[in-house]
Amino acid sequence: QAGETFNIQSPKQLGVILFEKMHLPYAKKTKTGYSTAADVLEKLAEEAPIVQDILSYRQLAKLKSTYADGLHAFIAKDGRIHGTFNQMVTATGRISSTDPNLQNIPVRTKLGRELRKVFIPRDGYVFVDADYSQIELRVMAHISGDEGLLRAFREGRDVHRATASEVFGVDIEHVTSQQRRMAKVINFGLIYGMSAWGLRQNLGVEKGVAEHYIEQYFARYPKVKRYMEDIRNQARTHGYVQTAFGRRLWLPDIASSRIPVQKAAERAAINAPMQGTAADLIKKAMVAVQKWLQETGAKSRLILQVHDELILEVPEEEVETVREALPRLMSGVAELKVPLVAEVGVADNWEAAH
DNA sequence: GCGATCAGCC
DNA sequence: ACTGCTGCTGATCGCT
Repeated sequence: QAGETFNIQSPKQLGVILFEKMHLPYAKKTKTGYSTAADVLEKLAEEAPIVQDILSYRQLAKLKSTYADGLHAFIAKDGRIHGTFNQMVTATGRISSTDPNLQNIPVRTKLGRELRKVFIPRDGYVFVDADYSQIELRVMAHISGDEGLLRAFREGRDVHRATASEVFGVDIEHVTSQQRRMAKVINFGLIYGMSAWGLRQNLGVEKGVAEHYIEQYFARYPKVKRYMEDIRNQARTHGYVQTAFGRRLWLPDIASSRIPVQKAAERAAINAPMQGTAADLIKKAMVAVQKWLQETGAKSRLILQVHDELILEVPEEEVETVREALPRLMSGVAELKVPLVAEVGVADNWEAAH
C-alpha cells in the first residue's frame, strides 16, 4: 500500500512514508521527527487503510517478541519462570520486576489475555488471586478527607458511577455507560495530576467541555481540589512529599525554572502519595500473608505481586482457607477512613483467576 | 553501548 | 507537544 519497501518497525522510515510520501496530516512531532504513536495513528486509520494494518502489526509483533518468544526464553529446567523483583528501583515505593517483567503481562485485549493462560500452577495446586479494589482512589479519599468520596466508598458504591452522577448531574441509576467511562478517565486522570488539556486529549471533547467537567468535579469533591493545592505547596515548602506511612519522595525539580520540568514534578507530587501509599499497603499485606503462611504451616506460597494484586499457588486442600484468609489479611493491614476491599478469584490459570 | 520511540502493565 | 497523564521494563532502530 505504501508503493515501496520499507522497515515497518522503524518509526523514522514509517514517518517518511506516512507524512511525506502519502501526505497524511501529522498531529505532532517528537524531538527526532514525526510521531507515529498509536494515539496519532488511530486518528488516521479512516483516511488510509495502511495505518490500521500498521497498528495491527505492532500489536502482534509486541505480543510475539516480548511475550510469546520472550517469556519462552525464561522457562527454567523445572518448567517455571523465576523472575527478579527489585525493591530499590522506583521513586514511589512500588517494587519492579525484571528478567522477565512479570508485572506487565497482557490483560487488556482478548489475544493478549491468551498469554496469561499459559501461567498455570503445579499439579494438585490452583492459583488464588486477590486484588485491591480501587486502591489509589480509596487512598485519595483517605488523604484528602473529602466527604463525598469517603461516603461513596463507605456506602460500597461503584465509584466511577458515583463520580459520573456528580459530574454530569444525573441520578445514579440514570448514569449511561458512556458517562461512566468518562468519569473513569477523570478519576484516573486526577490521580496522575492531569490538566484540562490532557483530559480533552483523552476524551476527545472540546477544551471548554473538559474544563467544565473538572470544574464540576472539584465543586462536588472540594477537598480533592484542596489536596491537589496543598500537596504542591508542601512539595515547594519542604522539597518532598510523603505517603500515609511516611515514605518520602524528594522533588528537587519542583523549583525548576523550566516550566515543563516544574510541572512534571508537580504531577509527581500529586501522584506519589497515592501510588506510594498503595505500595506501602500491599507490602504490609505481603508481610502479613507470609507471616500467616508460616504460622499456619501452610503449603501455599506467595508467587507474584502486581502492584495491587497478590497471587498464591495453593494446594487443593488449602483452597477454602486461603480464599478466606487472603482478602481478609489484605483488608486488615491498615485502618483508613474508607474500607479496604480485596476481590478474590480461584482458577487453574492466571487469566481465569484474575 | 546507548538514547529515542513505541507498547505492555498498574 | 516550547505545559500537556504517574510509575515501571523490553524490543527495536539507528547511531556512536
